[in-house]
Amino acid sequence: MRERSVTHSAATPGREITFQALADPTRRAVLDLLRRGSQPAGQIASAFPVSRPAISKHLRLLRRAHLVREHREGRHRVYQLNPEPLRAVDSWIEQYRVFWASSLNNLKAFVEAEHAREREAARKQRKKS
Amino acid sequence: MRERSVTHSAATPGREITFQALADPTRRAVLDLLRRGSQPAGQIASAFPVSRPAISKHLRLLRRAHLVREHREGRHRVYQLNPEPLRAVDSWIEQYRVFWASSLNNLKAFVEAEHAREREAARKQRKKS
DNA sequence: ATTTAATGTAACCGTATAGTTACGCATTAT
DNA sequence: ATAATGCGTAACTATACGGTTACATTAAAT
Repeated sequence: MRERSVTHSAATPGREITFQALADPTRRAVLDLLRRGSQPAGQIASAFPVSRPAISKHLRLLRRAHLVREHREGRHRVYQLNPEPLRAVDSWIEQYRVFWASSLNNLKAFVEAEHAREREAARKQRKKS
Repeated sequence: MRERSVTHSAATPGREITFQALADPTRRAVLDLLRRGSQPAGQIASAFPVSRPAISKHLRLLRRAHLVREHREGRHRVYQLNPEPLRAVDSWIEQYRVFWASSLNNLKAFVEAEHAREREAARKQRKKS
C-alpha cells in the first residue's frame, strides 16, 4: 500500500485560496476590522498606513477568496465580512487540535522513539545481510 | 474613542510567520504527513512530486515557523511535527467562530442594514446644511 | 453642465517564492 | 581508503506579491 498520497487534506479546492488570502497581516486586519461591521472601501483604507490602492488590491484578493462580499451603495462600495470560507481553515486546524488538547504530544514523542528504535533495528538487520 | 486602530489581533508576533508558512499547500501537506509520525527528510520528499531540494526549502520555512523540529539520527534528519504554533492560528479563527456558530450572521446583516439607514440619514442631513 | 468624491485598474518596481540543477559535506557501507 | 547515501545550500529563473503613482469611471453635489 505504500502510502502513495496520504490523505493530503491540505489541498482542498477553496482552502488553497483562503489560506493564501490569510497569509498577509494587512488582509487579516481588514477582516478583523470588518468583524465590527461593514464599511465602504475608503473607510477601510483610512484605517491602514498603506495607500488606498494597496487596500483595494487586498480587497480584490479577499473577494476572490469569498472572505468578503461587496455591494454598491451610491458611490460607495460597502464591504461585508463573509466568514464562511474560514470554516475550511478551521476544519483543517481541527485535525491538529487533538495534539495540544491532551498529553498526546508526549505520547507522540514516545511513539516516535519507538519508531526510531525500529529503524535502528532495521538498520542493524540490513547490516547483517 | 473613535476606534483608531481597532484591536488588530492579526499582527501578533509569531502568528505572522505561522500564517505565512501555512500559505503553501505543499507545506500544509508536509504537516499532514508528519501528523502520522516523524520521518526523515528524504522520506518526506519522496511523498511529493517536486524535487528533494524543494522540500528541503519548505522544511526550512517550517523550521523557521517552529512548526517542525529536526534532530539528526545518524545521517538522517528526522522531522517531527510541532503543532504548538497552530494554537495562535486557532485562537485567531476562534474570534470568527461565533459568526457561523449561530444565526449571528443574520443578526449582523440586520445591524448592517441599520447602519446603512443611518448613513443614508446622515447623507440627507448633510444635504440640508 | 461642471466639479468633487469614492473606487477600481494599469503600469511599474523591488523583493520574496517555488522550483530546478549542480555542488558540498557528513555519515555509513564496502 | 573509497564509494555511496542523505541532506542542505548556492546559483539561477520565472512568477507572484505588496506597494506606489497616474489614470479612468461612476455617482453625488453645486
